[in-house]
Amino acid sequence: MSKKVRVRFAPSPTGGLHLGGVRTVLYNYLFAKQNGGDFIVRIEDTDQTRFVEGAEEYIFNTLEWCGLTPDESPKHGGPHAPYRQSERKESYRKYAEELVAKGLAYYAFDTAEDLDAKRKEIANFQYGHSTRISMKNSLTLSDTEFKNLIDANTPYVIRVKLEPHQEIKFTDLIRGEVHFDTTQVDDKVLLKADGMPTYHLAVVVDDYAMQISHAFRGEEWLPSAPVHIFLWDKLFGLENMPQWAHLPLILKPDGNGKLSKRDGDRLGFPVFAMDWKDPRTNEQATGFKERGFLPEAFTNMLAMLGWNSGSEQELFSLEELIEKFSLERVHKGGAKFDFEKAKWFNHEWIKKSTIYDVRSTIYNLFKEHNILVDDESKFEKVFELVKDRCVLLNDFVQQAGYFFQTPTNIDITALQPKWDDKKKSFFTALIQQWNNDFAGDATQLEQQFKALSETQQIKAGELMLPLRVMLVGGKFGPGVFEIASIIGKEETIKRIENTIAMLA
RNA sequence: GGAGCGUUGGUCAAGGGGUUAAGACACCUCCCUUUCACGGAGGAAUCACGGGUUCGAUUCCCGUACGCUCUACCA
Repeated sequence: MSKKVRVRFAPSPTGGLHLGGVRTVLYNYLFAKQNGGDFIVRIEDTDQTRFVEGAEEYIFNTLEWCGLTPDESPKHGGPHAPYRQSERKESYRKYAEELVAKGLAYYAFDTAEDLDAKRKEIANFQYGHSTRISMKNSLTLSDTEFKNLIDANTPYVIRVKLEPHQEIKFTDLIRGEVHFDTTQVDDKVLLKADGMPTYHLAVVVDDYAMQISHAFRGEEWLPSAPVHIFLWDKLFGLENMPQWAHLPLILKPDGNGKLSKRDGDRLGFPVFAMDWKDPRTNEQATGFKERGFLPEAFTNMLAMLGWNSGSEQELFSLEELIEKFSLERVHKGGAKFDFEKAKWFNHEWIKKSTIYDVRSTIYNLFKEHNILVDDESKFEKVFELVKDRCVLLNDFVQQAGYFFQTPTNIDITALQPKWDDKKKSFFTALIQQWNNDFAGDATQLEQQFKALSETQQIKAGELMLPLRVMLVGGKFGPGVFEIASIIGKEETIKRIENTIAMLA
């Protein structure tokens, strides 16, 4: 009888959520939904010195933007509340004490200075089976010494005590069987001097309390896994332990190593899902959202960074991902992040999108740039006309803005060199022609234009680019006559007149 | 230093004892387009190295090298 699938994402609220974090959420979410399970978000705020104001709210905003709604969390509630470890502080101590009572953990009174000194004295110092006998702890102190320290309220921590030369192994859902020799594992601190648990104690206690069935986390946790396995074995039984899956890391695009916020700054791409301003340093980091990414594209791109369906399909909606995702197809090795490919995903999703998907986002964007959408049906037409040219949502400002606003920045240098009286007289005649009879339809406008160029004896080809620059301000955009047709007679003539004046 | 994990084109990757070793991004060339895109056609890999096993290894085994992660009273 297998238990209900319950997974958790357990971030610590120390800053913006970056690519690796969101991908971990995604994989958790996909796995839970695929198996009709629950997706829990638990806040691991056991380190009070690293707590950052606003970080937790930011995490939930990010999840909402991505469409990855938790079933249980401090925000959404649930049967295992509270979901913040700081609020569960009382629940951890007894397990640490239980281990001490069983001789599997001990009190240690060494100060930070003591430890620093040791580390300086002994190269590669580890608090473990070979060194703990020379430290200040309940293993080495006499009963009365110990009692005196406790009575004097001396700060202490509780550390696990692992016997050397034991094998600890477990089956990782991605990597298969992984082995460790306890001789190499140090006596990790379980309970800190302030009474808070460390991550190592808190994960197992909470995963047990919340009946987590599968635990996904970054590969950086693999080396401490034996401690967690040990704790599970002694505290709750291996049969109750969640199945582990250690996810590959997301690496820097250049060189090697884990992707960091610094790389984004350096290489000019976002690393966080959304804008994040660190309240302590006032440092600002831009996010994928603000950079113009669609959440569908963002999650699609992230899913493919470490997983592949085995088919040639690359574009997946969240629903398709839920259906197709499988841990067996998650890679073991890390992947370098490629912003160009990320943009490609976004471009594809914009091409797939309809006006209804993105209208409000683009409206807001336009508002920031003082672009006023006067006509809804015109906006729809424009959207269909230019969306193939937009890689990021923000590109709509340039690609669609001139339909609603007379361009102020005319790239005059693009036509100046070849501008002459012949062209000037053509456009003057064109103004007259269109003033009298402006055929509203694009192909008819083109016919009028070409007919005029023939009577004026100028090649139409030499006039297309000037017209384009006059209407849109630069060398881009869809067909010129489409544009003229949409912006209409008055505006078309006005823009031609304006530019002629500028060229005079 | 130690432990753990990893290694298929520049990047993401499929594949898996016998194949012309998929596909995508990027890049280059060409076509389409009197703009920019879209779209279409083409171009690149002795599968890290060395030993085995085998009729045959990119694929299995063992080493080596390289890379990454961890080695905190941080997660």
